[in-house]
Amino acid sequence: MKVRTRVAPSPTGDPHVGTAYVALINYCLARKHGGEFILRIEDTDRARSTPASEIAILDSLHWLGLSWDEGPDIGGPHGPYRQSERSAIYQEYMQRLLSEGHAFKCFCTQERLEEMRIAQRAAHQPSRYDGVCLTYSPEEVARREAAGEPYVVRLKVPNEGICVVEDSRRGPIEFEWKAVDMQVLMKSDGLPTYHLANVVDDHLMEITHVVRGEEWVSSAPKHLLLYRYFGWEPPKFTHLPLLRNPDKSKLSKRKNPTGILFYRRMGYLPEALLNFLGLLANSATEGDEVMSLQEMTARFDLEHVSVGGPVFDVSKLDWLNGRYLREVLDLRGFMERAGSWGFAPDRLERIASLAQPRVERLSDLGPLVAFLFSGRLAISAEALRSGKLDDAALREALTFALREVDTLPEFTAVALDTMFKGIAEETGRKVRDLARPFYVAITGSPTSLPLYDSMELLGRDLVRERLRGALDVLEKAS
RNA sequence: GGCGCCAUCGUCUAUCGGUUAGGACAUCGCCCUUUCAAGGCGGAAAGACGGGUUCGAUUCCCGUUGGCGCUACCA
Repeated sequence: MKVRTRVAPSPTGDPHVGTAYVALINYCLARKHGGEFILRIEDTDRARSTPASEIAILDSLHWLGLSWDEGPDIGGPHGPYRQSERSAIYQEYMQRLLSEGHAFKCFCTQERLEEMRIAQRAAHQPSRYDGVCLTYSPEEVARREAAGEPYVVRLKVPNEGICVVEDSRRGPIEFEWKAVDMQVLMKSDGLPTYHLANVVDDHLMEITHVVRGEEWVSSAPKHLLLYRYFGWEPPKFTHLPLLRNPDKSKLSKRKNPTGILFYRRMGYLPEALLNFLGLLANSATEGDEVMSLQEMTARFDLEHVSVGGPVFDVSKLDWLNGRYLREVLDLRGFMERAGSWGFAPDRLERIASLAQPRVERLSDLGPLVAFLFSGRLAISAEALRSGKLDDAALREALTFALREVDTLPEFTAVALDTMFKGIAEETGRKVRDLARPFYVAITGSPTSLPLYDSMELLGRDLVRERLRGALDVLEKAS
């Protein structure tokens, strides 16, 4: 049987390095065995999914050099590859579960469910749907439905016995059925949850190996149950460890840059980042650690993928990236990379237009624009404090902006202008007073190129990092 | 609270019962060198703890501890 793997990101934010990690491993597994690798968009969460995020994810994976055989952008024989376009399919399978008695409609309110969970926790019980709606007669269900009561569809889960999940790296994992929740399969908006959509799609798309993050281990029994109810052969499961912060907690945006875009803007080469991620999965036990995607694929071995959560060690990434920059690339290649990273003609033009009015000598250019070609900035608390804001106000403003920066739909000078006016209004300060420390945080100097344009030029990820850096400086100085 | 996963140098890891526990990053020292890097050489650095099983456990089993995940009409 042909090996078919997939990566199924949810388009709900910036493309995450964890997604790249999972994608890489799925890619290698498929390619290694001459199989196919599929990209599927899991956008069943109507409230959080955005087209912009989907585009960013596809772009990021492409940038890394990964390609897929089927996906929303290129189509394929098992499409559509966007779950929001497959509602009719899920509806059909949902009906089947319902008519065969493997699922049931649940009319319980959020409030009641909340109370139930609190009670269960207090009683040292596992959190699980208590089955109230399971006791309703067909007439009762019909009556409630006719009355327009909103409902969800839940999976019927046995009360006895154990479920054994076979994980290729962890062996059999046992769960007691009575501790497995009767998961919602279809939300009241008629869209499926991940659990239903993922099982139906993996089957229909003929996925043979499901390699996904460790956070799915505990819902694997539900998935297995669905395969059983449908009478389908389940795929082989492998759960990958979650990438960690240096303090071993799950890699998070609060503590670390987690976005692929950040590493790109920071000047890491895609092949270095990919190489680094690959080393986390299969370490090079012999020979050089610098490896192309082809080499990584050739030596890939699912049986030897590590299951201990690895710390995302930036200093090793730095070393690897350095080797690519100075050893793998020749001078011409180096120039090309540098050019496309920060010296593209349109970017240069934009920068020049901002700098031209502010110079008396061409030699003023260096110090004036250096911050646009830098990563993190070495700034002092004194410089940040040079304006009218005291420490508390500074912190408040920076924190405020940090949050706002992530919610801006478009990261442009115009949007940033509006954002700063908003912050000024909410904090009762003049934009002028407010902006001064931001010049220091973003450009490294209280006098520089226009702030909003500079921020746009730097991009969301670097801006986030510099704001965070400024906050750190204040923290350490207080 | 419940359930589950994980556990070798600071970090990523090798070891699939018998090794002086190996490599890489970082770190320290030396060399090279007009500076700084890079590079070369060398050093320091690990089996969480307690029980078993075994002639012998880092390796297999159990417990403890610790870390992590899940515990949503999010994925």
